[in-house]
Amino acid sequence: MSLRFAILTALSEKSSSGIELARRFDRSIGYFWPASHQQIYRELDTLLGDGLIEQLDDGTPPSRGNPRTFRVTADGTAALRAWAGRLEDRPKVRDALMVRIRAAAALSDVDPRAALEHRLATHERTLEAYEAIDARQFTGPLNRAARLQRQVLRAGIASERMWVAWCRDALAELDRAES
Amino acid sequence: MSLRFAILTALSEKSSSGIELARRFDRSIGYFWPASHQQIYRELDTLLGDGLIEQLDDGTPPSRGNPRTFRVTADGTAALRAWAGRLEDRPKVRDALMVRIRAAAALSDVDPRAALEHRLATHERTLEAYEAIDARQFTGPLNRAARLQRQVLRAGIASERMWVAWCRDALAELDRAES
DNA sequence: AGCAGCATGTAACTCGTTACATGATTGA
DNA sequence: TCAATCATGTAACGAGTTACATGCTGCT
Repeated sequence: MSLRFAILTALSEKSSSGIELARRFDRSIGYFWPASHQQIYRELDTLLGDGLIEQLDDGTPPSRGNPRTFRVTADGTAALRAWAGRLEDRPKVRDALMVRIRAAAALSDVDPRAALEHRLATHERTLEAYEAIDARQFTGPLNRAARLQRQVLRAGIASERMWVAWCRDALAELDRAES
Repeated sequence: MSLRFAILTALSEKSSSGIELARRFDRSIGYFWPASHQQIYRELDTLLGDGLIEQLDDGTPPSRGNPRTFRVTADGTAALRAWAGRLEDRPKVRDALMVRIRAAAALSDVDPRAALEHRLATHERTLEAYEAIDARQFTGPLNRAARLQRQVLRAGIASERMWVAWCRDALAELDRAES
């Protein structure tokens, strides 16, 4: 249900074609709402059907250098505005690593170290990437929109930092326990 | 794919009936792998079919005071052990609040404050609950299993703390921007 | 001429959610 | 005895994933 609004948000920032959207999802919105191009095309169709977006139509069929471009309609903006103000439950956490550690607790011959190290490495990489974006995109005085976008990025950074710290802590705890 | 192993883990800790499992998921494993009773019953059937669990059968049909009880088989333990050691990708984040904030960045008349305050309140509540569990369940010297379980709980605590801090930070930033 | 990759999809599947059903049993 | 709730499900739906298909176009 949020994918449509993620797309409306992305299109509000800039009218785009399907692939452009898919690529922008990979780079920015997708950090907290990932979506494949298949999903995006499907949702674009239903958004068109609902009149929340429209096609900048030049009559010619879409092709390589001439992709379909979509723009948010007034209805679309209204729908996004209404949705953005609503309250929702927090997203549910589903983390298989925690299940694995519980499994290791139940099965004395399972060692979760490799899983932890693997996870630690991914968080370190992601943290670095986020910090690079932060340093590159948010320098100097920021307007309201940039400050809000930055706040979202800061959630990602805080989350990655916390996971890096937790993974290290858990590994240290395992080492301590062994000796 | 992880639900089956979450169930195997729970049953490894203690053989149980369907509802008992559902309740234990609500209290502990469900914090990082939630599951409804419908899901659990469905998965129990397929686990039975795969021979990874078995029914402690007393012949009588299941009823109020006499529920079906399930136990992990040797195959089930082996499957869990094999799965627990595998490496996996990190779980994908999908957080509509971040989409809402991006929407607020794109639409100048959307105020994300209420959504942030609501979210902050839920994280404060959850943090309190986790800390209470930590204080109650993990006192004194701990064996390996308890230490691992505690580490999982500490991930939850660290995560809630980080969200509480981030929500407060974001709200403060909004206040600062206004004046 | 041929291949990489652009742009757009379709189809099938998995997993989770929502809503409802049913018989048994305990407690007021 | 009547409501609550225990214990176990079924059915339909929704969202996301995986795998594959197709036509076009610029590059070599």
